[in-house]
Amino acid sequence: MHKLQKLPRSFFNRPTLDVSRDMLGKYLVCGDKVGVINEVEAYIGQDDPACHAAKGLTKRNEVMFGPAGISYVYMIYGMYHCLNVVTEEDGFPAAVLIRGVVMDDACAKTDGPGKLCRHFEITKEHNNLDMTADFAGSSQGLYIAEKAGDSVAPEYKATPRIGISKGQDKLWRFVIC
DNA sequence: ACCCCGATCGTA
DNA sequence: ACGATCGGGGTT
Repeated sequence: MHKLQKLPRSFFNRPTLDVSRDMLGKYLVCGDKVGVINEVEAYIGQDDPACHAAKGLTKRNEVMFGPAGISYVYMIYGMYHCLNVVTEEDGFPAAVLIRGVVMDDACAKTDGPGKLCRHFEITKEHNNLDMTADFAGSSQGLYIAEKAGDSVAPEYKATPRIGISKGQDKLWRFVIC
């Protein structure tokens, strides 16, 4: 049984599409809950009309403009939260939305960004947390990990993103087949 | 102060 | 197909 290793900032400080694909098969850890990520979406910069940062910096999206490896959690439709991980270099607004994970017991409860956050009890309290292992002082319960020795990348497909009204032309949703 | 809209989900 | 439900952000 290999141990889970928290991913470093360098994993997230890369082109967002690369990070998105590479996040498939990784482990989302929140407290004592763990799930394997099987569905993500990329939101990339001010030229992506579906990106929250498309119209510039606001109080809500400010963490997207910061360094990679930071959590971006926001409320949607007044009743759900969505969890993202910020990507790319400091100053460039982009993130990966985690849309689904699979768990040993509770897959049906984690197959959507809102349901996933509800089951993991992720709220705006989890916004702007350092999810990486770069610094000893940053260690806390919300992070992405890989299993030591896991080398084969899972098969995946790319599709348009879900629930958006602009930017449907981009195939920036990635799902494990 | 007001209005519109949204990276969703459960129910019909 | 539709309603629930409310915060963010732009406009008056």
